[in-house]
Amino acid sequence: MNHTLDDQNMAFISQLYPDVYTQIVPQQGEVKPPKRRRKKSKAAVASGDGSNCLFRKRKLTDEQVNMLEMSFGDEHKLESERKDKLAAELGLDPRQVAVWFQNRRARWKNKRLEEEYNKLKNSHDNVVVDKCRLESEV
DNA sequence: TTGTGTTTTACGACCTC
DNA sequence: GAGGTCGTAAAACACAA
Repeated sequence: MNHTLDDQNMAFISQLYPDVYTQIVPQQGEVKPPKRRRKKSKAAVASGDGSNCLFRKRKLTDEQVNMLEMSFGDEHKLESERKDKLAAELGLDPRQVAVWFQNRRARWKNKRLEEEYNKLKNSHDNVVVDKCRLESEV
């Protein structure tokens, strides 16, 4: 079993982020959630085998998301040093931080495209209205 | 409840530098 | 090779019926 965090890190996180710690460390009698989710392999899909369903997705805490948002606000790109630092601060796997930034950039891009689309649509609508007005004048 | 749509986390494939 | 985008799977969540 390869855990993301060793005991020393756990102790550190438990001090800094009690909420995070309680989320990471399973309660008594609770099944310890897996480090990373499954994605059915093509072979598993083909065979219909669900036995490799070892991973379960876990939502990040509000605090973790806030910190990530602040960091994203500073800089959209993520150098490895910054990634490792953030991961250590938040008690996350650096891979999770990288994935979060990837997804965040994708959402940011979608939002920006939507805004551009709305701008273009508005100016197009205005042109159409103008055209109609001019035609009626003529 | 539960069926359904949306959001969030995670990954594989491919690309760029 | 590390880190990017893109497309998508699947868990988590919201909420009407």
